[in-house]
Amino acid sequence: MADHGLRERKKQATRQLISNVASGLFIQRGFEEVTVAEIAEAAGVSKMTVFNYFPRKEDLFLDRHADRLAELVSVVRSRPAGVSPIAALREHQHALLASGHPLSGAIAGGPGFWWVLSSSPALMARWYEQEREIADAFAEVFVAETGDAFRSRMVAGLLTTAITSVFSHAMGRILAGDDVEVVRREQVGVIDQAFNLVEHGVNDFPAATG
Amino acid sequence: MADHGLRERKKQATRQLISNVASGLFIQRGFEEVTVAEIAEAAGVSKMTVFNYFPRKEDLFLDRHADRLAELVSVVRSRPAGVSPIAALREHQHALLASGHPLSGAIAGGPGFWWVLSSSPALMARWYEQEREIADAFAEVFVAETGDAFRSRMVAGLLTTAITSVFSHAMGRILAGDDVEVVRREQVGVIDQAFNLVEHGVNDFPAATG
DNA sequence: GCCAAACTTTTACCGAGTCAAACTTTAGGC
DNA sequence: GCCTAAAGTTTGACTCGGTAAAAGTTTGGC
Repeated sequence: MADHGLRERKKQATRQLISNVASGLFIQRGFEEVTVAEIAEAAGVSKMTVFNYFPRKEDLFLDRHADRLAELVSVVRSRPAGVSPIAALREHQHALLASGHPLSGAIAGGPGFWWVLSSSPALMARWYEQEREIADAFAEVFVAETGDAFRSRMVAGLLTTAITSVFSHAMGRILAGDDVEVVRREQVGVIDQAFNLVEHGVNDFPAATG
Repeated sequence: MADHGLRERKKQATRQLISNVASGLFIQRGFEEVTVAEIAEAAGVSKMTVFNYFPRKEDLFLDRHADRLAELVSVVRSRPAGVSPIAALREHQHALLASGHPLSGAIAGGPGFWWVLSSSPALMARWYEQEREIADAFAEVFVAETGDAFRSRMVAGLLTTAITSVFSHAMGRILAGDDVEVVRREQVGVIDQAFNLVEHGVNDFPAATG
């Protein structure tokens, strides 16, 4: 029952192979146009095995979610004393952007990814569900800290809104054809704008139409 | 091509019949345990007809969404001059609660509804998708007013977070068995707490763990 | 080398959703 | 009141995602 036996390595290799083959096909032809049976065949494996590793078809494409979730929760839960969740997440977003991480939203190499994502309703639905999971995870951390269930849920929701709005703003611009470097530079201000709204409120929003 | 011919009335009657039959079955036995074929048979109609009126199975249960969306958008778009979107929506939520509207979250007659909703992942996913549609609709209104795409999206997201958090808080309590009248009374404060957070920010959130 | 556990494959199945063609009902001109 | 055309419904066959169970194959421990 060793964690690094031949068995375990083979499993991870198979999992990675399936994921790679699937992503390749999705980016070539789109999510809905590729069937699971086809992926299985292309990966030299049976359909059941695919579902063994990835419970839903959408997870074949959005398989980094678990890592992202864990990282975000860790940023909030393990923040230094005296640092608010807002400040911790704000810094984290800046760091992601600076390091060119795909999840910063503004990074090359991924226009294909966003095309696939945005052109499949099923994939978008799962994406939103994952955002909800992030909000729930934040809420859990805050409840443990404060004991206030409703306020925790609200704050978790507001923070998640900031993170996802920042992300999808960049994604939208890149899909619209904006230059990746320009988007990337301007994301710094976008991140601050988002977290400022959460931190200080929407006081100055125009009161009426016109 | 009259809007009120026999044809149109029959269509609406059929639609309502299917929806009623479906909701009844769902509440009796749960969403996943009822098949579309079964609903069709119970309504004396073919499976294709069901999908004619309701493109997805989930829409059979969540068929009030279009109305809810239109109402919320109208509240924001047609608010009186000098009233902020936050104030308009805050008042609207109070009004829904006072009038005993199901969408206020705290109303009797609907524990069955929430049980069905919360016990089906597919239904919850669609529910979240509808919340996203609300946020998108708000954003569209704000973009038309202000021209600032990112800020509009952010504010729309924050407001939607308030609305949905208020709702799901009530739903959670009622599902947990709390007395409906108690929940209802306390919702007034919950609504204000939610919109206060959006309006004035999360300044005073505890900075660190402990 | 052998046994047992873990992993994979096979086969069969179910339910959601689509498509096209046949069929029935209604609207509206004559 | 008919007759036709369009709108709505049904039928039947099909695709695809996903599950279940059982048989087959590989791996680890002894």
